[in-house]
Amino acid sequence: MTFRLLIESARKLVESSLAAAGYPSVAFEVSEPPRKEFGDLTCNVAFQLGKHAKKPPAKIATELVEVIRPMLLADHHIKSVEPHPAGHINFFADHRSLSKITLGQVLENPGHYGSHDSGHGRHVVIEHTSVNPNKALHVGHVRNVVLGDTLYRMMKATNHRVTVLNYVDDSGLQVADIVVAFKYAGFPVDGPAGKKFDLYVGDDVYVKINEKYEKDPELAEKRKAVLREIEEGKSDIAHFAADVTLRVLQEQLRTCWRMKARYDLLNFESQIVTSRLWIKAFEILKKSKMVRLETEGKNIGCWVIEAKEEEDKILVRSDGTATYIAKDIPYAAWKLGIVEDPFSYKEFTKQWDGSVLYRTAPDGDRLQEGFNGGELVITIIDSRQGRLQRIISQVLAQIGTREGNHQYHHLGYEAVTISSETAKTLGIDIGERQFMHMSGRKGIYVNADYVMDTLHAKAFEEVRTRNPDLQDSRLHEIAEEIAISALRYNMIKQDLDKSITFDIKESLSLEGDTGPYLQYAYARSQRILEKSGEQITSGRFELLAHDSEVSVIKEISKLDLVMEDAVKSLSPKSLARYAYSLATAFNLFYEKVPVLKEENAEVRMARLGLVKAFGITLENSLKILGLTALERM
RNA sequence: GGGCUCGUAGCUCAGCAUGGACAGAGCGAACGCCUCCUAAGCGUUAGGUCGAGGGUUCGAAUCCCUCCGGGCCCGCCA
Repeated sequence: MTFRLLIESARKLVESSLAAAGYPSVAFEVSEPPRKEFGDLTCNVAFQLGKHAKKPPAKIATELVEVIRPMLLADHHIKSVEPHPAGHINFFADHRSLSKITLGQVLENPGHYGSHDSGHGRHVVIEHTSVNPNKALHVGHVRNVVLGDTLYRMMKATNHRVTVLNYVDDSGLQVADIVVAFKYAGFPVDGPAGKKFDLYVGDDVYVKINEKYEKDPELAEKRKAVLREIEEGKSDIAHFAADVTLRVLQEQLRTCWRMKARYDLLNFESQIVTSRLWIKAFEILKKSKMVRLETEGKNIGCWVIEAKEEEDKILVRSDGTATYIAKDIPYAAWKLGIVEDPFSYKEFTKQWDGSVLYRTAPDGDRLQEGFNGGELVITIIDSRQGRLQRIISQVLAQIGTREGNHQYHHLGYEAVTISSETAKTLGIDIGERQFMHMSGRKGIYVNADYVMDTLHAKAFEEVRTRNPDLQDSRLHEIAEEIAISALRYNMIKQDLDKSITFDIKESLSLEGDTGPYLQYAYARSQRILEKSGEQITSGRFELLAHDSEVSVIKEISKLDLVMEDAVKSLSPKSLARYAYSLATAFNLFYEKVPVLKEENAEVRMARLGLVKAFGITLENSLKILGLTALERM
């Protein structure tokens, strides 16, 4: 919290110095300098003024500093200010006051530190996961789940009302595929004992039936009839399809829950179809003149929509059926609350965090306050869908304008591919290429549970050697938390527009810039507190003046700024990087400065306060990232 | 062909929105540090024409243009 105050102080000082020195008011920036000799903050105002004033920046900086110096007497946060020969104005914070205020704030309200009210209760709808219910999750899906869930946690922590949706395409061709396999190709409905059902369906049914299609075109033909029955929803085939879909979905959810994700609503495509949502949306589109019936050209007889700088997109085929995008537009409109909510809902299950997961259902209840109507709607799908999503955004921006400030946002991210080494372990040689794309249909992918299991096994061995006194059951609990944190952090730490080349061996690293590194720093801090036997609520924090103490405190004081920025730019990565630098600062302090061995009682207590405040700050950050802060590991 | 996107150390990546001071991490390599709060840690060394070229600017990894290289998307499929 206090870093923000520091920046504001510097801004004000510069602002008033401009007027006092007779300079015009210009835009300038106060930021952190690249090295600590340059102080805690730096300002570029002299460069900005230099452009117009025809004076060297260094001279302006010196002038302004002369004006600012006397003002410092009245400022609690900044101790001194220096002009740099290059032209920067550098501010040095009063570290004693920074320590005192920052640690005081954290310890006063531990659970709340880092929460921030930038949301003002605004309703945000987030859709993520949305894996077709005919296979198990692979590491590509994991990126989606972790990204979505972290975003949910960030929004939640900044006072947004968040609804998390998971779209279930229960009436698509992929579902028809597995029904054909079970009903017409003799695949047993129950897989081998002990194998997760989603994994069985994905590997042993979906992949194999697709291989069979190549040799048996008649079998492939059966899909169309099955698909029609599924869409109509009445026949035995349709019921069978619904049962199988549900079984797969249950298993997929178990994987997601294992990663600490949670949802509010499962939105079934079949319900969108039967709700006739499309008809309503189509009326709106027709009224707004955004669609037209083609009377000539290659799209004759189709309803098309004009997209900016794109070819026209077909919404309704010449045979009267709706296309894929024609399902997505009304669904997006529903999310924004532009169309009336046609769904009925019922409880699906209780989740690991105690919350209820609902589903759309034909025999459910109508709701007063729905899951839809977000002022901000975020749809998380990989960037291959970017083109289509852009059209959807454009359409909704046009029909949505009269509805206020509701905004549809596609959050895209690059795909996860597998490294050549990892491909080899799957029995695939990709030759010269460095990576390859995954394919559920071909069975080329790395399974999410497999990664977690492998991580778990490795972590288990590590924890056991370090904690021989703990029971196996406890060791497994810890190992699982480490595995999840390694995976989640790995998926979130890099930029969304960078593809991840997944390598199983590399992903097993528990050292360096990883989730376990963060947990380790936390565990270290907790052991100090535990061994001290003290309950720390206050202290003479102004005694903390060691470099490594100050840098931990500075990191602590930045959490709210980081959160605000991360939420504004929908960038979970920023928070991950922050947690890492916070942990690094603490590890440095841990090496350099003794706490329990310190003989001066007041200094010892102050340091314990620092350790505690660090623990709180890191724990709160980890919680938002979906990583568990471990007392021991 | 058109559109989107990436290119920074051997490898994986921060930094780029809002240009500013000798370009930062992790892994890997070599060498150190546990009679001291968990060595999943910390340190030292080696490693960079920030893809190339041009432009704008007092100043460019960052902005603009061109080019090169990788990836993705462009169906009356979903």
